Amino acid sequence: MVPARLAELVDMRQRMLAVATRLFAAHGFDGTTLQDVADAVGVSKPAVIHHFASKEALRAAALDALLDHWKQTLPRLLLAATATDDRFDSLIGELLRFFSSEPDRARLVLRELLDRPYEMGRVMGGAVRPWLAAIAAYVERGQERGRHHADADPEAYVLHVLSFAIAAIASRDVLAGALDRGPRGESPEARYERELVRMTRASLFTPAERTRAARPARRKTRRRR
Amino acid sequence: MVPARLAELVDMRQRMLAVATRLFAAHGFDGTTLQDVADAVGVSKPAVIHHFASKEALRAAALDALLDHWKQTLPRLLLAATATDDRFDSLIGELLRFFSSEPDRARLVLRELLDRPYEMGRVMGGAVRPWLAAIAAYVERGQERGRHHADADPEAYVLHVLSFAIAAIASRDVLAGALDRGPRGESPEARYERELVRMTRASLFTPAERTRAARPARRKTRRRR
DNA sequence: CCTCGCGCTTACCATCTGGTAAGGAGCCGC
DNA sequence: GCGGCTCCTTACCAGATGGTAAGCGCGAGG
Repeated sequence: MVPARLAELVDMRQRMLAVATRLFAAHGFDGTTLQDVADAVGVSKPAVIHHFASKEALRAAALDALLDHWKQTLPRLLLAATATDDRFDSLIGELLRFFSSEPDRARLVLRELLDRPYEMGRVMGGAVRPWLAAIAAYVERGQERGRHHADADPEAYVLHVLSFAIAAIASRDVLAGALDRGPRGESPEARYERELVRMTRASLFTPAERTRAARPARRKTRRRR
Repeated sequence: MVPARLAELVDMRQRMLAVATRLFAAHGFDGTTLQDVADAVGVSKPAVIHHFASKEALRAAALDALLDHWKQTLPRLLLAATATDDRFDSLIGELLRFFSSEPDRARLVLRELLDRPYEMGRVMGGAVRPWLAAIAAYVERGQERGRHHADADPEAYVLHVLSFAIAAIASRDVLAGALDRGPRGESPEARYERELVRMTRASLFTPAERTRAARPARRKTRRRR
């Protein structure tokens, strides 16, 4: 095979990671062969092994890259959303936009959750737990001020919101297929996501707070690339 | 291998289905070999092929059995929960108990959702849609009477509740690992499920209705086997 | 100009996979 | 008693899979 000179300039290792992430997300680790990855990248099978010692190493690398990306992005997102009281209610929207922009990553994480519960359990207990606690503390402050429902379990709440975002995005295309188009021509996916946001907000904010938060609407809807 | 006379009396086909469901749920379809199934049942590999023409047929049969079971059980459960206004708020609890009693089935459905989105999309559009509409109509009635939040999207709400129950149970063991034991020695799993129930209720019922529904608590907590 | 090493190739291999062929043990109706 | 049927076995197979061996092209450094 004659190497395409142009494509060779971009980092081959990262191209392989991106392709592997997409294929693992779509067909699962066991449902994806090294040949599939090699073909999709446009190289031979041993070329993949050359960069990642084994298929298992490729999986680990793809998962690491994914978690690294999240660890870099999510905290910034969450801290920004909890920095001022006013912006906290947009947390779900931000989270959903984040995962929505890369559904493959949501699907891959969900698959890892199913395929390797023990290892992912350690990840949960280690990496995400501190962030869970930090946001939960914010929710608790809101409870003390009467802004959040007093009977909520802050940590469990945040955990569910996170899992909702992942699971909802991972299965959005399938589940939204059971919905009709909305009254104003709204797409099923839009209805699906809007109701998810409403549910997470309504289950946290007390009524008075909810109407207050809903009023100053017009916030910038930055499109994430 | 000498056949165990006792075990042979129970229906071999159903034993295979049960084992396949468990293994597919745990390791996925591609992560499970016919040999795995045969070993777990205690027969030879061609014995599995004898009952199910192919591995694919085994998957289809396992999924069919699962969906049949749900189609027989869930409607009864849901109709009972929506028959009288008072009992509707226990719907989530019932749903959760239902899936909780067979987490393997929840996991298998989640995997199918990821592995074969197109086929599952047809299932959603076909089999579950009527039930979705029926329960959504109930939610709408509640909206007209001011019992349910007026800004809720009934169909999307019910869809999310269903997906919450499936996703939450499928990943419960992993996610609950990020939680501590509750104040009164409550297990992380219990906290996890209780908060899920609270969230789904709080996001549907209006405040006045919520307190009213919470009061006559003491309902029978039948244990499902 | 040479050679050294990186990134990739082709050729190959042991193992495993889903599936087939053929036959044997027990049981049923006759 | 016996053919035939059901359920299951052992023996086997072609293809795919993850991974290895060896070598080739080519750019960098001496």
